[in-house]
Amino acid sequence: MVIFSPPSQETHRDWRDASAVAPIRVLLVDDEDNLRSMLEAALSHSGFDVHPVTNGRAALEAVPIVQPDLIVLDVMLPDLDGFDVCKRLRSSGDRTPILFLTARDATEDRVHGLTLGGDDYLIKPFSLDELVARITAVLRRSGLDRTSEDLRCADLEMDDEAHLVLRAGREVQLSPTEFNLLRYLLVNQGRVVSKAQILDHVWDYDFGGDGGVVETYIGYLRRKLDTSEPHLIQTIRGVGYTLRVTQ
Amino acid sequence: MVIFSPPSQETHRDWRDASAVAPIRVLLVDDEDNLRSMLEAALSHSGFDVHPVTNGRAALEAVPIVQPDLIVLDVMLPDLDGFDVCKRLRSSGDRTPILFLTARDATEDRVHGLTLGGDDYLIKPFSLDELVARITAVLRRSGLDRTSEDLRCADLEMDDEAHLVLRAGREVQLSPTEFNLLRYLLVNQGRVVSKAQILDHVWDYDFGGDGGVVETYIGYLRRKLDTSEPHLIQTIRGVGYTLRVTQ
DNA sequence: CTCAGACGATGAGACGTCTCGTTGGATGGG
DNA sequence: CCCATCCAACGAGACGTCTCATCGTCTGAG
Repeated sequence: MVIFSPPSQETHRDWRDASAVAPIRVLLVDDEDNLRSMLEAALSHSGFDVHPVTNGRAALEAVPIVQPDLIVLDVMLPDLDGFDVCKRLRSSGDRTPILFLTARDATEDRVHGLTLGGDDYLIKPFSLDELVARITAVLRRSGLDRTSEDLRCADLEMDDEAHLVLRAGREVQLSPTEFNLLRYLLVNQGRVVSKAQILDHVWDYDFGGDGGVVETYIGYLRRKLDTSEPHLIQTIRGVGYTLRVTQ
Repeated sequence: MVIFSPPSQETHRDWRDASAVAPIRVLLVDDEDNLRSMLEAALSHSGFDVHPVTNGRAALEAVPIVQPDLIVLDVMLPDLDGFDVCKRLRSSGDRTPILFLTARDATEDRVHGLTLGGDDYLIKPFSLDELVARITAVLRRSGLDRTSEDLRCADLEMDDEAHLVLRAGREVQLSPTEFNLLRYLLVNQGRVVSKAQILDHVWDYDFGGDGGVVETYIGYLRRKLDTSEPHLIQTIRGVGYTLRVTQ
């Protein structure tokens, strides 16, 4: 989500222009059909060149052919598990950064130590925004980053890396969900986003609740950082929410 | 609606000329005969090259042949449901953007996650204008857009994405219905549209009421944004309404 | 010119929906 | 164990939508 510049008022620059110059290749390894096709859609829509495979052996074969810039690798696989895939790659001299996907259970401890090599992991279920943010972070550490421009709107600033939010120069403390919601609004500032869109991007992909949560969290954000004029978070009744300065 | 340039005062350029250059192919999948033929008529009149089929299996067969730029896909189908069709397409590597049509009931939660890959959904019943607007939005996100020129008439401007309307530079707050009505008038500016046409395009396709609502909403629009000279919303008695600058 | 009938503008009101705050309970981390 | 966080449930109130009734205006026939 953070990979493309927020559209400005006058020039709606298309992020595809930038990614078309140097499309980043991602090898996606996951055996769950639903999740894989969802991730494939989300990532390719975010400008990545996605190559999906369904098991560890296919992944090992694909790496030298695809030559991905990054591998998104589910730990639980039918044949080799994710760590085996990683081990074999590393021992063959491959240094491609890996983002592991893991369930919140026993294997969780085994991922510790991974972040040392620039790799990272994500616990299922996660939100799509979170995935893209992690991918961007991994790529940045590998030097493949497209400069993460800092998000801002009027006197509201967000530093993603430092997880810091400033309103009129004063720091505002946000919970993780609040932070993700604000980031999504900032990325899409000037555009109206529906509650369904917000749920899809900010909440975990298997979240079952309805749009009521979104209203609650919009409320939290307003109370924490939209108390002073001008009010940035606008409600478009019957349509959704948007972040913009009122005229 | 937004896909073709609004006809200017002097040259009433026919939108079919433009769409003939690169007709956008739409695969329309719906088993309800009435709705399907209504949508087919509306979409082809809007300049799309429509290919209608009545079930999921036919849709899967048609995709490689028709090679549509977009699929309008009813979720409720006699054989495979819309999500199955989507899943099979995606796992076969097809990335054609999809606009789902779904009823406001049980299946509603299952659309969760759809807005991620640039896909979208529309809850039945909807208005034809809404459908075309969503199609345009999906195409824009997929990069197939013909530049969405912003709608304007004299000092009246509309930004569809931001759901923003300016009159003489000042922001005007419109409800969803008011906004849709104004968009329809703007798209057809310089042309007289009857109350029946307005009902057909702006209100849901199963709306039962009469033209009285249109008069009411024209009134709302006039009060909100046509208070100053020149008056843009003209009444043509016995015929309908039109948006134009009086000379 | 007058009048009747058709058409349109406008306001009040009923009804449903959306929004937003609060509360309390569930969950997971320290 | 306690605490922060997160989410569901609820109610009050605001807003949006539609119908209805009234009043004004235009038109054409006699």
